[in-house]
Amino acid sequence: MRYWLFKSEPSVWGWTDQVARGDAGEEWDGVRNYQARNFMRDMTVGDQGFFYHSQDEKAIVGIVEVIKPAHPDSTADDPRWECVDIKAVRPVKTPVTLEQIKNDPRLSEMVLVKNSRLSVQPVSDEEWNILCDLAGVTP
DNA sequence: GCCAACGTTGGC
DNA sequence: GCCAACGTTGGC
Repeated sequence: MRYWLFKSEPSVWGWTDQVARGDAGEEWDGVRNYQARNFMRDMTVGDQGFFYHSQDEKAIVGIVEVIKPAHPDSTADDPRWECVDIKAVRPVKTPVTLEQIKNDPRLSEMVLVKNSRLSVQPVSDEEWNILCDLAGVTP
């Protein structure tokens, strides 16, 4: 099982939207970046990820699970774009802010810090555990 | 609202 | 295959 981080602008698709879909989940569509797409191709059902709000909030707000492997993005005209489906698992107890992450030397290698523009990214087991701890949830 | 960083496109 | 131009993203 691997861990990931999904970034979204809350004004477009936020945690509350994700929760509203319940166990049916939703396509993580709209990704038009090869790196992000390739990470989604690497995902398997049952993988977990953080749900991150960009823009004003800049914080990890929830935990999601991959419920469908990569398939063509229904919103793309071009079949090369694929996406997975994810569902909300639970909210975090305490959102972990980008500032916190940047200030934590243990998290300095995170893609979120190194390549802030990548919208789907891997999270190492170690980082997952640290972040779960900061978020007040059990991994 | 600005700008830096990055990815993509297209001309050569 | 290189690189300049351009568009987009996201943090500040």
